[in-house]
Amino acid sequence: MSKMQPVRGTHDLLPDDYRRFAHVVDTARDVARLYGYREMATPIFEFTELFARGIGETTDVVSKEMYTFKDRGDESLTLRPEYTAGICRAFVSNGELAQQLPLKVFAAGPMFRYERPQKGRQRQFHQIDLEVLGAPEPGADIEVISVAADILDRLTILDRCVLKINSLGDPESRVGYRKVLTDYYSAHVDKLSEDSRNRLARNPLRILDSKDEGDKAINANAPSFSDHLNQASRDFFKSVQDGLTAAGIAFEVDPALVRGLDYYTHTAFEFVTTHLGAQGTVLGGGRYDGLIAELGGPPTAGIGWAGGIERLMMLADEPRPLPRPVVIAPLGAAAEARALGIARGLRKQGIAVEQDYRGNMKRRMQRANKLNARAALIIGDDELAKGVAQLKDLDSGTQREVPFETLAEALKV
RNA sequence: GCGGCCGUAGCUCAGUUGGUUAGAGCGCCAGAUUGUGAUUCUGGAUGUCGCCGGUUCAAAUCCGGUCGGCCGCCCCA
Repeated sequence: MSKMQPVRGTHDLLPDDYRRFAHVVDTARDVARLYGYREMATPIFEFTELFARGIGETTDVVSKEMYTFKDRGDESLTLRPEYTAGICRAFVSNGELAQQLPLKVFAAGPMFRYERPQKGRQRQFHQIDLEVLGAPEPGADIEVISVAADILDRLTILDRCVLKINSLGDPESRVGYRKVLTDYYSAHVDKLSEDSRNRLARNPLRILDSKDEGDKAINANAPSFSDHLNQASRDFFKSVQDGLTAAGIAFEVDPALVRGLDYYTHTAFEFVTTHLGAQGTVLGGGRYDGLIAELGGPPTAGIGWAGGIERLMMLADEPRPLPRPVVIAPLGAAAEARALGIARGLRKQGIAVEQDYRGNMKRRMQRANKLNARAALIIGDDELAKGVAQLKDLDSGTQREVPFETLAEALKV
Protein backbone atom coordinates (compact mmCIF):
# COMPACT_ATOMS: atom_id res chain seq x y z
CA MET A 1 0.00 0.00 0.00
CA SER A 2 1.00 3.63 0.17
CA LYS A 3 2.97 5.20 2.96
CA MET A 4 -0.23 6.23 4.70
CA GLN A 5 -0.23 3.27 6.99
CA PRO A 6 -1.38 3.29 10.58
CA VAL A 7 1.41 2.90 13.12
CA ARG A 8 2.41 -0.69 13.63
CA GLY A 9 0.12 -2.49 15.99
CA THR A 10 -2.68 0.07 15.72
CA HIS A 11 -5.91 -0.38 13.84
CA ASP A 12 -8.76 1.71 12.56
CA LEU A 13 -12.17 0.71 13.76
CA LEU A 14 -14.31 1.15 10.67
CA PRO A 15 -18.07 1.44 11.14
CA ASP A 16 -18.76 -2.28 10.83
CA ASP A 17 -15.94 -3.12 13.24
CA TYR A 18 -17.03 -0.40 15.60
CA ARG A 19 -20.51 -1.84 15.92
CA ARG A 20 -19.01 -5.09 17.14
CA PHE A 21 -16.65 -3.19 19.42
CA ALA A 22 -19.54 -1.23 20.90
CA HIS A 23 -21.54 -4.39 21.30
CA VAL A 24 -18.87 -5.84 23.58
CA VAL A 25 -18.60 -2.68 25.65
CA ASP A 26 -22.36 -2.14 25.83
CA THR A 27 -22.94 -5.72 26.90
CA ALA A 28 -20.29 -5.51 29.59
CA ARG A 29 -21.60 -2.19 30.83
CA ASP A 30 -25.15 -3.51 31.02
CA VAL A 31 -24.14 -6.57 33.02
CA ALA A 32 -21.90 -4.54 35.34
CA ARG A 33 -24.79 -2.21 36.02
CA LEU A 34 -26.96 -5.16 37.03
CA TYR A 35 -24.44 -5.87 39.76
CA GLY A 36 -24.32 -2.25 40.88
CA TYR A 37 -21.07 -1.18 39.26
CA ARG A 38 -20.76 2.45 38.18
CA GLU A 39 -18.78 3.52 35.17
CA MET A 40 -15.84 5.87 35.47
CA ALA A 41 -12.79 6.86 33.46
CA THR A 42 -9.26 7.91 34.22
CA PRO A 43 -6.70 9.64 31.98
CA ILE A 44 -4.99 7.74 29.20
CA PHE A 45 -1.59 8.88 30.46
CA GLU A 46 -0.21 9.13 33.97
CA PHE A 47 3.10 9.86 35.60
CA THR A 48 5.48 7.06 34.72
CA GLU A 49 6.19 6.51 38.37
CA LEU A 50 2.63 5.32 38.99
CA PHE A 51 3.06 2.29 36.77
CA ALA A 52 6.64 1.66 37.83
CA ARG A 53 5.62 1.49 41.48
CA GLY A 54 2.22 -0.02 41.03
CA ILE A 55 2.87 -2.75 38.50
CA GLY A 56 6.44 -3.51 39.48
CA GLU A 57 9.75 -2.37 38.04
CA THR A 58 10.85 -5.83 37.04
CA THR A 59 7.71 -6.86 35.19
CA ASP A 60 7.86 -7.16 31.42
CA VAL A 61 5.11 -4.59 31.07
CA VAL A 62 7.08 -1.93 32.91
CA SER A 63 10.61 -2.85 31.93
CA LYS A 64 10.14 -3.14 28.18
CA GLU A 65 6.62 -2.49 26.97
CA MET A 66 5.64 1.00 28.07
CA TYR A 67 5.13 4.01 25.86
CA THR A 68 7.00 6.52 27.96
CA PHE A 69 7.80 10.07 26.92
CA LYS A 70 8.69 13.44 28.34
CA ASP A 71 6.15 16.19 27.90
CA ARG A 72 7.06 19.81 27.24
CA GLY A 73 7.30 20.42 30.96
CA ASP A 74 9.94 17.67 31.18
CA GLU A 75 7.65 15.33 33.11
CA SER A 76 8.02 11.63 32.41
CA LEU A 77 4.61 10.37 31.35
CA THR A 78 3.42 6.97 30.20
CA LEU A 79 0.48 5.85 28.10
CA ARG A 80 -1.37 3.49 30.39
CA PRO A 81 -0.56 -0.19 29.81
CA GLU A 82 -3.45 -1.32 32.02
CA TYR A 83 -6.31 0.18 33.98
CA THR A 84 -5.94 -0.90 37.60
CA ALA A 85 -3.08 1.38 38.56
CA GLY A 86 -4.92 4.42 37.23
CA ILE A 87 -8.10 3.58 39.08
CA CYS A 88 -6.22 3.06 42.31
CA ARG A 89 -4.44 6.36 41.79
CA ALA A 90 -7.81 8.03 41.26
CA PHE A 91 -8.97 6.47 44.50
CA VAL A 92 -6.01 7.96 46.33
CA SER A 93 -6.36 11.32 44.58
CA ASN A 94 -10.07 11.70 45.28
CA GLY A 95 -10.68 11.37 48.99
CA GLU A 96 -14.44 11.21 48.64
CA LEU A 97 -14.16 7.76 47.07
CA ALA A 98 -12.88 6.37 50.36
CA GLN A 99 -16.31 7.18 51.79
CA GLN A 100 -18.07 5.06 49.19
CA LEU A 101 -16.64 1.67 50.10
CA PRO A 102 -16.95 -0.82 48.75
CA LEU A 103 -16.36 1.11 45.57
CA LYS A 104 -17.55 -0.87 42.57
CA VAL A 105 -16.53 0.52 39.21
CA PHE A 106 -16.59 -0.38 35.55
CA ALA A 107 -14.38 1.24 32.94
CA ALA A 108 -13.35 0.79 29.33
CA GLY A 109 -10.76 2.36 27.11
CA PRO A 110 -7.52 2.08 25.15
CA MET A 111 -4.30 0.64 26.55
CA PHE A 112 -0.81 0.77 25.08
CA ARG A 113 1.99 -1.75 25.13
CA TYR A 114 5.03 -1.90 22.91
CA GLU A 115 4.89 -5.56 21.89
CA ARG A 116 5.35 -7.52 18.71
CA PRO A 117 1.89 -7.52 17.13
CA GLN A 118 0.06 -10.74 16.37
CA LYS A 119 -3.53 -11.69 16.00
CA GLY A 120 -5.24 -10.64 19.22
CA ARG A 121 -2.23 -8.64 20.29
CA GLN A 122 -1.87 -5.01 19.32
CA ARG A 123 0.12 -2.05 20.54
CA GLN A 124 -2.99 -0.01 21.07
CA PHE A 125 -5.73 -2.28 22.30
CA HIS A 126 -8.83 -1.83 24.38
CA GLN A 127 -10.02 -3.26 27.62
CA ILE A 128 -13.13 -3.44 29.68
CA ASP A 129 -12.28 -3.30 33.33
CA LEU A 130 -14.03 -4.00 36.60
CA GLU A 131 -12.74 -3.23 40.09
CA VAL A 132 -13.95 -3.46 43.68
CA LEU A 133 -12.04 -1.40 46.21
CA GLY A 134 -12.39 -1.74 49.96
CA ALA A 135 -13.70 -5.30 50.11
CA PRO A 136 -11.25 -7.81 51.59
CA GLU A 137 -13.90 -10.53 51.70
CA PRO A 138 -13.92 -13.49 49.30
CA GLY A 139 -17.45 -12.47 48.36
CA ALA A 140 -15.95 -9.72 46.25
CA ASP A 141 -13.76 -12.23 44.40
CA ILE A 142 -16.80 -14.35 43.72
CA GLU A 143 -18.90 -11.43 42.55
CA VAL A 144 -16.25 -10.05 40.25
CA ILE A 145 -15.79 -13.43 38.59
CA SER A 146 -19.52 -13.82 38.38
CA VAL A 147 -19.87 -10.52 36.50
CA ALA A 148 -17.21 -11.68 34.07
CA ALA A 149 -18.92 -15.01 33.51
CA ASP A 150 -22.24 -13.28 32.87
CA ILE A 151 -20.67 -10.92 30.36
CA LEU A 152 -19.01 -13.78 28.51
CA ASP A 153 -22.26 -15.66 28.61
CA ARG A 154 -24.19 -12.77 27.14
CA LEU A 155 -21.59 -12.45 24.43
CA THR A 156 -22.17 -16.17 23.79
CA ILE A 157 -18.53 -17.06 24.32
CA LEU A 158 -18.59 -18.53 27.82
CA ASP A 159 -18.90 -22.03 26.39
CA ARG A 160 -15.65 -21.60 24.51
CA CYS A 161 -13.77 -20.44 27.59
CA VAL A 162 -12.42 -22.17 30.66
CA LEU A 163 -12.11 -20.34 33.96
CA LYS A 164 -8.81 -21.04 35.66
CA ILE A 165 -8.16 -19.88 39.19
CA ASN A 166 -5.29 -20.05 41.58
CA SER A 167 -4.23 -18.52 44.86
CA LEU A 168 -1.07 -16.53 45.17
CA GLY A 169 -1.61 -16.35 48.90
CA ASP A 170 -1.22 -13.43 51.23
CA PRO A 171 2.13 -11.64 51.33
CA GLU A 172 3.43 -13.91 54.08
CA SER A 173 2.64 -17.08 52.17
CA ARG A 174 3.90 -15.63 48.96
CA VAL A 175 7.23 -14.52 50.33
CA GLY A 176 7.70 -17.90 51.99
CA TYR A 177 6.81 -19.86 48.89
CA ARG A 178 8.95 -17.71 46.70
CA LYS A 179 11.92 -18.47 48.89
CA VAL A 180 11.25 -22.21 48.80
CA LEU A 181 10.80 -22.13 45.05
CA THR A 182 13.90 -20.06 44.45
CA ASP A 183 15.93 -22.49 46.53
CA TYR A 184 14.55 -25.42 44.58
CA TYR A 185 15.24 -23.99 41.15
CA SER A 186 18.63 -22.66 42.19
CA ALA A 187 19.61 -26.23 42.91
CA HIS A 188 18.71 -27.13 39.33
CA VAL A 189 19.78 -23.94 37.66
CA ASP A 190 22.16 -25.67 35.28
CA LYS A 191 19.29 -27.67 33.77
CA LEU A 192 16.86 -24.77 33.40
CA SER A 193 16.17 -23.16 30.05
CA GLU A 194 17.66 -19.77 29.38
CA ASP A 195 14.23 -18.15 29.69
CA SER A 196 13.69 -19.73 33.05
CA ARG A 197 17.10 -18.77 34.36
CA ASN A 198 16.07 -15.19 33.68
CA ARG A 199 12.73 -15.78 35.35
CA LEU A 200 14.44 -17.15 38.43
CA ALA A 201 15.53 -13.73 39.59
CA ARG A 202 12.51 -11.79 38.40
CA ASN A 203 9.54 -14.02 39.02
CA PRO A 204 10.34 -17.64 39.86
CA LEU A 205 6.63 -18.48 40.00
CA ARG A 206 6.52 -18.06 36.27
CA ILE A 207 8.86 -20.98 35.71
CA LEU A 208 5.98 -23.21 36.80
CA ASP A 209 4.23 -22.31 33.56
CA SER A 210 7.21 -22.91 31.25
CA LYS A 211 6.65 -24.69 27.95
CA ASP A 212 10.23 -25.89 27.78
CA GLU A 213 10.45 -29.69 28.05
CA GLY A 214 13.47 -29.63 30.33
CA ASP A 215 11.76 -27.14 32.62
CA LYS A 216 8.65 -29.30 32.71
CA ALA A 217 10.69 -32.20 34.02
CA ILE A 218 12.07 -30.03 36.80
CA ASN A 219 8.61 -28.64 37.52
CA ALA A 220 7.27 -32.12 38.10
CA ASN A 221 9.00 -32.21 41.46
CA ALA A 222 8.80 -28.53 42.29
CA PRO A 223 7.23 -27.59 45.62
CA SER A 224 3.58 -26.73 45.27
CA PHE A 225 2.14 -23.41 46.31
CA SER A 226 -0.86 -25.09 47.87
CA ASP A 227 1.47 -26.77 50.39
CA HIS A 228 2.89 -23.42 51.39
CA LEU A 229 -0.22 -21.35 51.84
CA ASN A 230 -0.79 -20.34 55.43
CA GLN A 231 -4.12 -21.15 57.07
CA ALA A 232 -5.67 -17.76 56.37
CA SER A 233 -4.80 -17.97 52.68
CA ARG A 234 -6.06 -21.52 52.49
CA ASP A 235 -9.38 -20.55 54.05
CA PHE A 236 -9.73 -17.63 51.74
CA PHE A 237 -9.13 -19.71 48.64
CA LYS A 238 -11.56 -22.33 49.87
CA SER A 239 -14.26 -19.70 50.35
CA VAL A 240 -13.79 -18.41 46.85
CA GLN A 241 -14.05 -21.89 45.39
CA ASP A 242 -17.12 -22.72 47.43
CA GLY A 243 -18.74 -19.48 46.39
CA LEU A 244 -18.11 -20.10 42.71
CA THR A 245 -19.58 -23.56 43.04
CA ALA A 246 -22.62 -22.18 44.83
CA ALA A 247 -23.06 -19.59 42.07
CA GLY A 248 -22.92 -22.31 39.46
CA ILE A 249 -19.71 -21.12 37.84
CA ALA A 250 -17.44 -23.87 36.56
CA PHE A 251 -13.72 -23.48 37.17
CA GLU A 252 -10.44 -25.33 37.27
CA VAL A 253 -7.71 -24.79 39.81
CA ASP A 254 -4.48 -24.24 37.94
CA PRO A 255 -1.43 -24.16 40.22
CA ALA A 256 0.67 -22.82 37.35
CA LEU A 257 -1.54 -19.76 36.89
CA VAL A 258 0.66 -16.82 37.77
CA ARG A 259 -0.10 -13.31 36.72
CA GLY A 260 2.63 -11.03 35.49
CA LEU A 261 1.93 -7.97 37.54
CA ASP A 262 3.54 -7.73 40.96
CA TYR A 263 0.55 -6.47 42.85
CA TYR A 264 -1.52 -9.62 42.90
CA THR A 265 -2.33 -11.48 46.12
CA HIS A 266 -4.71 -14.30 46.90
CA THR A 267 -7.04 -14.95 43.98
CA ALA A 268 -5.74 -14.94 40.42
CA PHE A 269 -7.96 -16.02 37.57
CA GLU A 270 -8.21 -16.09 33.82
CA PHE A 271 -10.84 -17.00 31.30
CA VAL A 272 -8.88 -18.74 28.58
CA THR A 273 -9.81 -20.03 25.16
CA THR A 274 -8.16 -22.15 22.54
CA HIS A 275 -9.73 -20.19 19.72
CA LEU A 276 -7.29 -17.28 19.56
CA GLY A 277 -3.98 -18.86 18.67
CA ALA A 278 -1.20 -17.95 21.05
CA GLN A 279 -3.37 -15.40 22.79
CA GLY A 280 -5.39 -17.61 25.10
CA THR A 281 -6.45 -15.15 27.75
CA VAL A 282 -9.69 -13.35 27.06
CA LEU A 283 -10.16 -11.85 30.48
CA GLY A 284 -8.02 -12.01 33.59
CA GLY A 285 -7.47 -10.46 36.94
CA GLY A 286 -7.06 -10.99 40.61
CA ARG A 287 -6.78 -9.54 44.06
CA TYR A 288 -4.35 -6.76 44.89
CA ASP A 289 -4.80 -5.92 48.54
CA GLY A 290 -1.49 -4.13 48.90
CA LEU A 291 -1.55 -1.89 45.87
CA ILE A 292 -3.34 1.16 47.21
CA ALA A 293 -1.14 1.32 50.29
CA GLU A 294 1.88 0.92 48.03
CA LEU A 295 0.69 4.00 46.16
CA GLY A 296 0.51 5.97 49.39
CA GLY A 297 -3.20 5.64 50.04
CA PRO A 298 -5.02 4.24 53.04
CA PRO A 299 -4.60 0.44 53.21
CA THR A 300 -7.50 -0.72 51.07
CA ALA A 301 -8.22 -4.09 49.57
CA GLY A 302 -8.83 -4.40 45.87
CA ILE A 303 -9.86 -6.95 43.31
CA GLY A 304 -10.68 -6.67 39.64
CA TRP A 305 -10.13 -7.84 36.13
CA ALA A 306 -9.59 -6.62 32.61
CA GLY A 307 -10.88 -8.12 29.40
CA GLY A 308 -9.45 -7.55 25.94
CA ILE A 309 -12.15 -6.03 23.77
CA GLU A 310 -10.50 -7.02 20.49
CA ARG A 311 -10.18 -10.60 21.69
CA LEU A 312 -13.77 -10.65 22.85
CA MET A 313 -14.85 -9.23 19.48
CA MET A 314 -13.16 -12.09 17.68
CA LEU A 315 -15.14 -14.62 19.65
CA ALA A 316 -18.49 -12.92 20.03
CA ASP A 317 -21.43 -13.39 17.70
CA GLU A 318 -22.50 -10.60 15.40
CA PRO A 319 -24.53 -7.98 17.22
CA ARG A 320 -28.16 -7.56 16.30
CA PRO A 321 -28.62 -5.65 13.05
CA LEU A 322 -29.53 -2.01 13.28
CA PRO A 323 -33.16 -1.04 12.74
CA ARG A 324 -33.81 -0.60 9.05
CA PRO A 325 -34.34 2.98 7.93
CA VAL A 326 -37.01 4.50 5.75
CA VAL A 327 -35.80 6.40 2.72
CA ILE A 328 -37.57 9.52 1.63
CA ALA A 329 -37.32 10.12 -2.11
CA PRO A 330 -38.57 13.53 -3.18
CA LEU A 331 -38.62 14.46 -6.87
CA GLY A 332 -38.12 18.09 -7.71
CA ALA A 333 -37.11 21.12 -5.70
CA ALA A 334 -40.49 21.70 -4.12
CA ALA A 335 -40.85 18.13 -2.94
CA GLU A 336 -37.29 18.09 -1.71
CA ALA A 337 -37.94 21.08 0.48
CA ARG A 338 -41.15 19.62 1.83
CA ALA A 339 -39.44 16.27 2.47
CA LEU A 340 -36.98 17.88 4.84
CA GLY A 341 -39.79 18.80 7.20
CA ILE A 342 -41.58 15.50 6.82
CA ALA A 343 -38.41 13.55 7.50
CA ARG A 344 -37.67 15.60 10.59
CA GLY A 345 -41.18 15.00 11.88
CA LEU A 346 -40.81 11.26 11.40
CA ARG A 347 -37.44 11.18 13.17
CA LYS A 348 -39.07 13.02 16.06
CA GLN A 349 -41.32 9.97 16.28
CA GLY A 350 -38.27 7.75 16.51
CA ILE A 351 -38.33 6.58 12.92
CA ALA A 352 -34.96 6.43 11.17
CA VAL A 353 -35.22 8.35 7.91
CA GLU A 354 -32.55 8.85 5.29
CA GLN A 355 -32.78 11.54 2.68
CA ASP A 356 -30.29 11.65 -0.16
CA TYR A 357 -28.61 14.91 -1.01
CA ARG A 358 -29.15 14.43 -4.73
CA GLY A 359 -30.25 12.01 -7.39
CA ASN A 360 -33.14 11.05 -9.58
CA MET A 361 -35.75 8.46 -8.69
CA LYS A 362 -33.65 5.54 -9.81
CA ARG A 363 -30.60 6.59 -7.92
CA ARG A 364 -32.58 7.19 -4.77
CA MET A 365 -34.21 3.80 -5.00
CA GLN A 366 -30.85 2.18 -5.50
CA ARG A 367 -29.54 3.95 -2.47
CA ALA A 368 -32.57 2.82 -0.51
CA ASN A 369 -31.81 -0.73 -1.42
CA LYS A 370 -28.17 -0.36 -0.49
CA LEU A 371 -29.15 1.06 2.87
CA ASN A 372 -31.34 -1.97 3.45
CA ALA A 373 -34.29 0.38 3.87
CA ARG A 374 -37.59 -1.19 4.76
CA ALA A 375 -39.64 1.36 2.90
CA ALA A 376 -39.39 4.31 0.56
CA LEU A 377 -41.52 7.44 0.63
CA ILE A 378 -41.89 8.83 -2.85
CA ILE A 379 -43.05 12.42 -3.13
CA GLY A 380 -43.40 14.17 -6.49
CA ASP A 381 -45.42 17.12 -7.70
CA ASP A 382 -48.62 15.07 -7.91
CA GLU A 383 -48.26 13.80 -4.36
CA LEU A 384 -47.35 17.25 -3.12
CA ALA A 385 -50.57 18.62 -4.57
CA LYS A 386 -52.62 15.86 -2.93
CA GLY A 387 -50.77 15.96 0.39
CA VAL A 388 -49.78 12.32 0.21
CA ALA A 389 -46.68 10.19 -0.23
CA GLN A 390 -46.32 6.92 -2.07
CA LEU A 391 -45.28 4.47 0.63
CA LYS A 392 -43.46 1.62 -1.01
CA ASP A 393 -42.64 -1.48 0.99
CA LEU A 394 -39.24 -2.49 -0.32
CA ASP A 395 -39.54 -6.12 0.69
CA SER A 396 -42.86 -6.84 -0.96
CA GLY A 397 -42.65 -4.14 -3.60
CA THR A 398 -46.21 -3.05 -2.88
CA GLN A 399 -47.07 0.61 -2.82
CA ARG A 400 -49.91 2.74 -1.47
CA GLU A 401 -50.79 6.36 -0.91
CA VAL A 402 -50.58 7.70 2.64
CA PRO A 403 -51.48 11.25 3.71
CA PHE A 404 -48.57 13.19 5.20
CA GLU A 405 -50.36 13.44 8.55
CA THR A 406 -50.57 9.68 9.07
CA LEU A 407 -47.12 8.73 7.79
CA ALA A 408 -45.66 8.26 11.24
CA GLU A 409 -48.44 5.90 12.20
CA ALA A 410 -48.12 3.97 8.95
CA LEU A 411 -44.38 3.55 9.52
CA LYS A 412 -44.41 2.54 13.17
CA VAL A 413 -42.93 -0.88 13.51
C1' G B 1 13.23 -8.99 22.02
C1' C B 2 14.09 -14.20 19.25
C1' G B 3 12.78 -17.76 15.09
C1' G B 4 9.68 -18.58 10.70
C1' C B 5 5.81 -17.57 6.63
C1' C B 6 3.71 -13.84 3.60
C1' G B 7 2.67 -8.83 0.76
C1' U B 8 -0.60 -8.53 -7.04
C1' A B 9 -7.53 -4.13 -8.21
C1' G B 10 -12.03 -2.17 -2.66
C1' C B 11 -12.29 -7.93 -1.25
C1' U B 12 -10.75 -13.28 -2.28
C1' C B 13 -7.00 -14.85 -5.30
C1' A B 14 -4.49 -16.57 -10.51
C1' G B 15 0.04 -15.07 -12.94
C1' U B 16 4.56 -21.07 -16.40
C1' U B 17 11.84 -22.09 -16.29
C1' G B 18 12.47 -13.73 -15.64
C1' G B 19 9.89 -11.88 -21.87
C1' U B 20 6.08 -7.51 -24.87
C1' U B 21 -0.46 -3.43 -23.39
C1' A B 22 -0.87 -7.86 -15.51
C1' G B 23 -5.84 -11.45 -15.21
C1' A B 24 -10.59 -13.87 -12.95
C1' G B 25 -14.71 -13.83 -9.53
C1' C B 26 -17.21 -10.69 -6.19
C1' G B 27 -17.91 -5.61 -5.42
C1' C B 28 -17.99 -0.56 -7.76
C1' C B 29 -19.58 2.94 -11.84
C1' A B 30 -22.62 3.81 -16.32
C1' G B 31 -26.48 2.44 -19.70
C1' A B 32 -31.15 -0.98 -21.28
C1' U B 33 -37.69 5.41 -23.78
C1' U B 34 -35.51 10.42 -18.52
C1' G B 35 -41.60 8.65 -11.64
C1' U B 36 -39.54 2.97 -8.97
C1' G B 37 -34.63 -0.67 -5.98
C1' A B 38 -32.71 -5.69 -5.13
C1' U B 39 -32.97 -9.91 -10.20
C1' U B 40 -31.35 -9.97 -15.71
C1' C B 41 -28.54 -7.94 -19.98
C1' U B 42 -24.61 -4.68 -22.06
C1' G B 43 -20.45 -1.68 -21.33
C1' G B 44 -16.51 0.61 -18.19
C1' A B 45 -12.66 1.62 -14.56
C1' U B 46 -10.00 -1.13 -11.49
C1' G B 47 -3.29 -1.49 -10.01
C1' U B 48 3.38 2.96 -8.97
C1' C B 49 2.45 -5.85 -8.47
C1' G B 50 3.85 -2.73 -0.18
C1' C B 51 8.27 0.62 -0.56
C1' C B 52 13.66 1.51 -1.82
C1' G B 53 17.83 -0.32 -4.14
C1' G B 54 20.61 -4.24 -6.92
C1' U B 55 21.35 -8.15 -10.91
C1' U B 56 19.70 -8.36 -16.20
C1' C B 57 18.85 -6.55 -23.00
C1' A B 58 14.35 -7.44 -19.94
C1' A B 59 11.85 -8.08 -12.96
C1' A B 60 5.14 -8.98 -10.25
C1' U B 61 8.85 -13.10 -10.92
C1' C B 62 15.86 -13.38 -8.87
C1' C B 63 18.94 -10.82 -4.70
C1' G B 64 19.43 -7.24 -0.53
C1' G B 65 17.22 -3.80 2.65
C1' U B 66 12.90 -1.63 4.70
C1' C B 67 7.70 -1.20 6.18
C1' G B 68 3.44 -4.02 7.34
C1' G B 69 0.54 -8.50 8.41
C1' C B 70 0.45 -13.48 10.16
C1' C B 71 2.51 -18.09 12.96
C1' G B 72 5.51 -19.88 17.14
C1' C B 73 8.39 -18.20 21.55
C1' C B 74 8.29 -14.47 25.30
C1' C B 75 4.44 -11.84 27.69
C1' C B 76 -0.37 -10.75 28.40
C1' A B 77 -5.87 -8.73 27.54
